[in-house]
Amino acid sequence: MTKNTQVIDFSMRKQPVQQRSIALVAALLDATARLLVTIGYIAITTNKVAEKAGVGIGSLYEYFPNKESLVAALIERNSLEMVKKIQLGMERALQKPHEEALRFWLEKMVDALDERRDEVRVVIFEVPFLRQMPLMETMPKTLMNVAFSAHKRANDRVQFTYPKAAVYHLTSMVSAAIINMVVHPPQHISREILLDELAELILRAMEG
Amino acid sequence: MTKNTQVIDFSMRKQPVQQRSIALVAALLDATARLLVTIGYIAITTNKVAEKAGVGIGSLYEYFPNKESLVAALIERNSLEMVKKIQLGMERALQKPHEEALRFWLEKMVDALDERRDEVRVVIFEVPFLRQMPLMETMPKTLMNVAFSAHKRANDRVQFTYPKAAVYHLTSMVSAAIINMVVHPPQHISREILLDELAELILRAMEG
DNA sequence: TCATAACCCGAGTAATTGTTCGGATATACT
DNA sequence: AGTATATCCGAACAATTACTCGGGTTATGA
Repeated sequence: MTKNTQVIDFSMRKQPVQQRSIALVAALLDATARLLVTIGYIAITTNKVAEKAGVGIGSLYEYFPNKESLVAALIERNSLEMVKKIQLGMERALQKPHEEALRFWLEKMVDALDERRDEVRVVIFEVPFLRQMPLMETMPKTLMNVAFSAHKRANDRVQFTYPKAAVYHLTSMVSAAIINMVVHPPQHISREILLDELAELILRAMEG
Repeated sequence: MTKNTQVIDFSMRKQPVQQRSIALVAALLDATARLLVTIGYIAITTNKVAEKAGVGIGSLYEYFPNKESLVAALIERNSLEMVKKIQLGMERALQKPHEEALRFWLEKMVDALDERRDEVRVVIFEVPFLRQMPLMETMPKTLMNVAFSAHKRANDRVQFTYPKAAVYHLTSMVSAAIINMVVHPPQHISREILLDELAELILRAMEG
């Protein structure tokens, strides 16, 4: 019996401490990002990344044990950036009156993803080990919590028959709608209309 | 400049005509399915598939030019099966009174996916060329049409501010919710409750 | 029945790719 | 200045994998 789920080593071999090595690692991640969007995940090799980054292949292996850890480090770096922006957007949204808050937050999320449109698309659709990254556990939970707090805030207006199930579904549906807007935008509908309609749909679903 | 998107040859080399060759191809696809769920897409090799299927590697290459075409053929075969079931469920749902129809159809879709739970999960999350398959163009359009007809049917009740945008979002959200239920089921919520709540959410979104 | 076509096969080849290792260079520290 | 530590490097090795090719077997149908 072959191993059911191969465990992948995502951790870096060592952390860069001097400026030059920090720059080198950053160059590697940047090269990885550029290659991801130009040739796709499958075609990426450690040698190509090193070449594109202008560093020796040996240097790459000083810090990363394999191709997966390289891509994983990139995903982690950029995802954290996006999560921060989304959380910031959430805080600003909560300042606003209830009618505008959701629409505002949706827009901020779309913006955050749109900045790295191509990268997001490749990562979501082509990286085979995405599910196995710790990030994929924590990020939905963060979203869940956000949804929960929004739900509590609107508690007087919102009444679900099964609140836990409602939050579960809303989380996945909102994430999907936003990601879909970014990676598969429709031809003849403007961004504003899409955001307006999405906010309306969600508000209706929540407030009946 | 390297090729931006490598074109993959999904087509079979030739069609099997005799019974034995038909069985051989079926055996290859079955082996592919079993390997997909046990060792994952990355670890699959043509040699392993041939071995698992109990056929010579040469025979595999009589019909499939590469690993991708093998997986693609499997996806096509099983997706078409599922689409048929979903369409049948749709027809049966349309016989029912409006209040039950949606919930019924959702259940049939979940059933169809649940039969191949593990396979669906691996295909969606690990197959890097899924986006490039023609199927991924046609299937959402089929769903879109279904959503459109349902929308028309309920036209007197349903009024969206931007109907096209609404259909666009609802399509992606419903697909995502269903797939999520199958591949990431929550721990402490029953299937029935999940289906009830999902139907309610969608009905609310549609009927305000 | 015999000729033709369809089918099956797996050892071997070619190419790709991951990864190491020893040695050279740069920085930090005392 | 001198020592230790961090960094950088790429030719070369190891392993994997896709894929071919020539030859044998089975079905078809005239």
